[in-house]
Amino acid sequence: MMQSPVPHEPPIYRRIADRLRQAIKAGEFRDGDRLPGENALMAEYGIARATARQALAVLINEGMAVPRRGSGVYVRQFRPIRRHGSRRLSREQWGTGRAIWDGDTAGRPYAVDEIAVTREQAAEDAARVLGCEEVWVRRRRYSVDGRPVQLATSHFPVELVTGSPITVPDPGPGGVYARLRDLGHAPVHFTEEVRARMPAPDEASRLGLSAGTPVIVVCRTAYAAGGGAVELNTMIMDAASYVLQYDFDV
Amino acid sequence: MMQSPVPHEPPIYRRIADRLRQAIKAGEFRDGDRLPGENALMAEYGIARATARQALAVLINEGMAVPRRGSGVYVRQFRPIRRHGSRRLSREQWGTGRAIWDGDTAGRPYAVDEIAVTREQAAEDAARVLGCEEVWVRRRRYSVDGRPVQLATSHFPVELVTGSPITVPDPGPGGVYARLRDLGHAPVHFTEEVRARMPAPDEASRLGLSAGTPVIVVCRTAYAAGGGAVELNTMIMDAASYVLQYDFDV
DNA sequence: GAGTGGTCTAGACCACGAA
DNA sequence: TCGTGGTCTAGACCACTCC
Repeated sequence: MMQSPVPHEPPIYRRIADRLRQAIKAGEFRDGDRLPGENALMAEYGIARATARQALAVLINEGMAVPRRGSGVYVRQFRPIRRHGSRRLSREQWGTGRAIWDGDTAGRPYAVDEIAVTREQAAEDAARVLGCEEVWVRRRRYSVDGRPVQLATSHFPVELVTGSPITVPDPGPGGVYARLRDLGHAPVHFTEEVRARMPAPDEASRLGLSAGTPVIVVCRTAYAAGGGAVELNTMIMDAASYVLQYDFDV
Repeated sequence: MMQSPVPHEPPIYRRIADRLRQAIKAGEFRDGDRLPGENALMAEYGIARATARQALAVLINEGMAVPRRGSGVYVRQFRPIRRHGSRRLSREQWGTGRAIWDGDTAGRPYAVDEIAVTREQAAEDAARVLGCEEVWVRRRRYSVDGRPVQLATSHFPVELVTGSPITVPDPGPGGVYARLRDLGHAPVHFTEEVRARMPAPDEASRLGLSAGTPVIVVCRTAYAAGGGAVELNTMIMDAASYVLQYDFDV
C-alpha cells in the first residue's frame, strides 16, 4: 500500500542497501560475516519480503555479498591472483620447462581440468587473425585453491602444429610455447586485448560465479619472428580472482 | 500457486531469460531493438508481473539489455574505445603538445569535465607508492560522444609539483606528463594494474551506468628515471566502452 | 491518456543447510 | 525440525514516455 513517504528520496530498498553497504565499509561486517537476512530486514524495517529481498539483491548484484541457500547472505571475500603481462611471457619462463601459469599464482597450487583438444573450422575472427580456415583448439580450465578461476581457449593454425605435441592434451615441459619454438615458430611478440563484462550463464556455471561477478576477457595473440600470428588465446577470468599487471617503458 | 512443473528444470523466469538471450544471439533482436515488455511476457507465458520482471532482470544484470522507464527494455549497444597501453604513452605523444587521451578515442570527439584539483593528505596506498604524506590530486571525468566513459584521479607528491601548472585545472599543452618533464621528472616507466568489478553507486551515477555494467579499474604508476614514483593515476572506466590493448615483446 | 517500467504489499510453497 | 534463501501469484500506486 504505502510507497516511499517522500517522492524524491531513494526507495526503501535502496536506503536499506546503502545502509548495509556503509556498514560493510565501516567494518561492522567483515569479509565472510553474515548479513541480516530477509526475515531480519522485514522485522527491522517493517517491510514485505520482496522488498527485503530487493535490498539484498542490490548488494549481491554489486558483488559485495554472496547468498548461501539455507544459510544466509554473507560479505564477499577477495583473494586476487596477480598475473604479470609483459614480464611473465619472457623467454626464460617458457624456455626452461616451466609452464607460464606458474608465474601467475605466486606459489599457490593450481590445477588444470576439462582439457579438450580438437580440430575445427576457424571462427571468423580466429580465421582473420591466424590467416587460415582450420585450427587446432585447446580448451582447459584452471583452478587455484580448489576454485575455478579461468577458462582458456587457444587456437593454432593447422599447417603449423598438426602432428606436434600441441595437438595432444599434454604438450610436455614448457607448454605450447616451447613446442612452437621447437617447430621454429617461437613467439616474439604478444598483443593482449582486455575487456570486462558480465558472464554468460555457461561461463558463470563453469567458473562457479555468483551474481554480481564480472569476468575479465583477455584475448592474446602471439606472433612469430616472421610477423605471422601463431596462437590466439582467449582467457575468461573470474574478475574477483585476478589483478592483471602490465609494465612498460617509454 | 504453481511452481515450475518439474523440480529439476530451471525456473520459469530463467527459461524465459534463456529464450530471450538466444533470440538476441540469433539476431531476432538487434542492437537497440525493443524486447518484449513485462505485459507482453505476462500474456505470452501466463505468468505474474513479478516473474516477468525477474526474467528481464536477468538480462539487465547480464548487461545484455537496458531498461528505459516509460518506454521498454532494449538490447544493449556497444561502441568500445580502444585504449593502447604501451604504445599510447610513448614520448612522442606527450612530448609534442598532444594530450594522451587523443590516442584513445581514434578521432572521436571527447570532453573533460568535473575537473577538481586539490591538495590533500595522501591515502595509505598513495602514500606508500609515492613515498610522501601529502599529495596534489587531480580529478576529472572524460566523455566521448556525449557519454561519460571514465573517471580519473591522479596523485602527485607535493614536493615535486607544488607551484607548477600541474596544480591548476589546465596544465597546458602535453598535459601533466609534459609538465613533469619540464620539472625534470619525466616518466620513463609505467606499471598498470587492471581489475574489474561492479561499480559503487556513486561511480554508476557519475558514469551513467545501468545495471549489469562492470567497471574496469586501471591503476597506473609512473616512474621517473631515478626510479621514484611521480604519479599514481586511478582510472575507472565503463567496461562496455573500452578495450584495453597491451603490446610487448619477449 | 495509454502504456511502460519502478516500487511495494501480503500472502504461498519449495529446496536446502544446519542443528 | 526449523530457518534460510528461491520462486511465484495477484493485486496496487507511482513516475515516466510517447502519442
